[in-house]
Amino acid sequence: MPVQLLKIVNGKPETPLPSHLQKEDLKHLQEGFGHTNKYFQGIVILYYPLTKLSDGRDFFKLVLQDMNNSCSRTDSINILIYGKMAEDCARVVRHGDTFVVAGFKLAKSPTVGEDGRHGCHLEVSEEAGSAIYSVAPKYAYTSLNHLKDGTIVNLYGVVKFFKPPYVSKGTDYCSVVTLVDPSNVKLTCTLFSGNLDSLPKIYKVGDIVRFHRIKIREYNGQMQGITSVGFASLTFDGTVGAPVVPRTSSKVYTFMDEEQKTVEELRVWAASNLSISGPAAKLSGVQPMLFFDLTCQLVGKAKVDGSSFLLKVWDGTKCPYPTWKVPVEARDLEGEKILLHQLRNLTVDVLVYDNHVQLAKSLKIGSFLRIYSIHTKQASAVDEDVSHIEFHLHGGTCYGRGIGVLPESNPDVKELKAFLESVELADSQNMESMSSVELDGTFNNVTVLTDHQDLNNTELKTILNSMAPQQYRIRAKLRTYKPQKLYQSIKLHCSKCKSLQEVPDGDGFDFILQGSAITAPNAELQNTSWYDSVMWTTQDEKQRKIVIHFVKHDEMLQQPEDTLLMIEGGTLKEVWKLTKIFKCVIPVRSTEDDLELLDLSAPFLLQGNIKYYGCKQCSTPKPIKSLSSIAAEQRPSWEPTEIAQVLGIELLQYVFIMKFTLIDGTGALNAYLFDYEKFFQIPASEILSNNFLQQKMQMTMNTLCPPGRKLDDLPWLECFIKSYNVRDGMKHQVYYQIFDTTVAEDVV
DNA sequence: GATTAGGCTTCG
Repeated sequence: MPVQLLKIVNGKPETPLPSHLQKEDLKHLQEGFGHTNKYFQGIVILYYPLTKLSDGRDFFKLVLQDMNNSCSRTDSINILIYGKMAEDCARVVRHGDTFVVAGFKLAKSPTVGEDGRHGCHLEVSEEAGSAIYSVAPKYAYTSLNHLKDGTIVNLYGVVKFFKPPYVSKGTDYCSVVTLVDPSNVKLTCTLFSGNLDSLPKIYKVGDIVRFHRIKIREYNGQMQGITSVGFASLTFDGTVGAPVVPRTSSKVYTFMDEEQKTVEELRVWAASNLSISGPAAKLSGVQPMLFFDLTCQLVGKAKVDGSSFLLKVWDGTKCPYPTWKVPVEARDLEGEKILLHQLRNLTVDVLVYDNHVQLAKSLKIGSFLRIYSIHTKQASAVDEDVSHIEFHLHGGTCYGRGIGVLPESNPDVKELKAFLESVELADSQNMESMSSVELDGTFNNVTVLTDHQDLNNTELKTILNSMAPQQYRIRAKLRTYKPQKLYQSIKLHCSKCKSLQEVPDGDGFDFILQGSAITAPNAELQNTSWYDSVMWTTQDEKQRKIVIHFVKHDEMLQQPEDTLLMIEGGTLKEVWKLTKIFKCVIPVRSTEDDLELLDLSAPFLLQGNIKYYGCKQCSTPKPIKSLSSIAAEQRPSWEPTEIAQVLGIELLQYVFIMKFTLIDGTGALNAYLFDYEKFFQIPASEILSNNFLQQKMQMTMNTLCPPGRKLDDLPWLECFIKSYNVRDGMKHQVYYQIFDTTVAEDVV
């Protein structure tokens, strides 16, 4: 009989022990007494590794302590377990468990002189008709709003976010899991384990987990969960009505009606309180420039180079765009050659990078995967007329980017398997032509709406042969555009000196912040008539001093969402976090007389996701106290333009700069797009920090210039262009610019 | 029981 699990409710086992058994105290365990119908119950205080005896039988020794009077060593007794029972016991035993031992043989302990324990030991084995019960402890679960720093707790939660286990920079796998529960409090847990199996098997947002023995710590002002010794987890599908079957690596766990009820309640709560995304994207539904989770089967894999690795996968559907094929040496490609060939029109190449390579290498051909936050990117090779779609799993683990292996028992895998089996391989050969027919039917009559409907269309040939400047309405096709990487189209423009510059990256800002943190805050510049200041020192070895100055209005602090604050000594992350809470953040440093702005390579102001920059050439920064004039206004709106003005900053504007190559059969010309917001109806300032808007912009471009389309099949579009002269010394050239044009709503 | 990471997309 294997080790059985008993649950004690109100001091009595829920499933009773056999009725003939009676509890025996330690002091009554003596040679010469009959113990046939007696059991002994104690707490596991020590156990030894499972060993084999000379006769080949397994042997396991553990020490139980009498719970009633547990202070001296003589209150503990050695339990010797033989045969299969030894193995069973070794597998489930944990320090602190309560064990019940029945049907034992009592014998004189030969080690009493060394260990000072009870004079006898108990011998048990299956053959002797013994039984061992592990008494399930009564677990208490803490709701997420009652977590306290430094405690070790048990809890339930619904997965709101997760990173599938990945190889950490240390020795373990790491998985980050954010939970919520009906208290509406979030808890982000960082889970480590050297054993992939002992991390929770979470497959999607909405899954429900039960964590045992998770340590709670405070980190950055928030509670954080972290694995502690004995951490164990159960994971459940979060779908209401689905069978309540725990996914776990634990050999033994408590799971009874009470727990089942908790899971079902959490499912119901999550169904109406948590947004769980709809059905997962299929290859047939991909759009360029999207991040999505792909559930698929691995058909082939190959090494590419040190930092990237190729996975060939399919999900039975056909991607509507031409997809890229990553060139690899045939001998490096692992997988069934025949299948790879048969599925060549249905598989897509996914290139995984950096930290994902190690995991990707270990994947087994044929296994079912969920690739999280895979990126579809539109690109065109130099020698290609039409662009194609690339699938990337970029480095890093942001947004849960990673690879998870799904078991065959997973409902999504079952569904996928059934679908894959139904795909007639022969059909896929015909599908190529089919999808292009479908495409042609769907969007061929794209137009771009223009403001001046009174103008007639002019042929491009006529425009090219005319003097500048003039304005035209044209009907043309977008042959190609630059930059193809749309994020590169965003620049900063100074309306005063007309200069254009690249948007600085975060690293530069970080560097400037680090540099400014060296300047010690000047105590005299704290707590003035128009702002309140708070200063503290970080706990780490750097002992960094951070000061936040909250600007007041009418001598009162405002609501966070209306508040402008200035920060000294903050890191990039801290600044970023503050922008989530407060309306405006201005990084500053102390001088002798006033606070001052940092180098203008850094944003002088952050509002929400937007970083505002000043022109280095045209700005003459004024002392920070100039801001007090805005603070004194009736209702300070904290407009970036106004803040820039009082601080003597020439505000740089975010613009889209693109080059459109237009054709209409009579000629071709390049027209520039210089636009703040009108063309795409997306503010250029927001595009870099808003992935949704980036996708929207990419989709607009895909409609205007569909990837993978031949010249004849490109849609017509109408827009306004104006010609203008540019003279550079002796050189004279005519340029064209798109103006007063907005992409029609129904196009986007 | 030290470390890992400590969610908030790459840009190949």
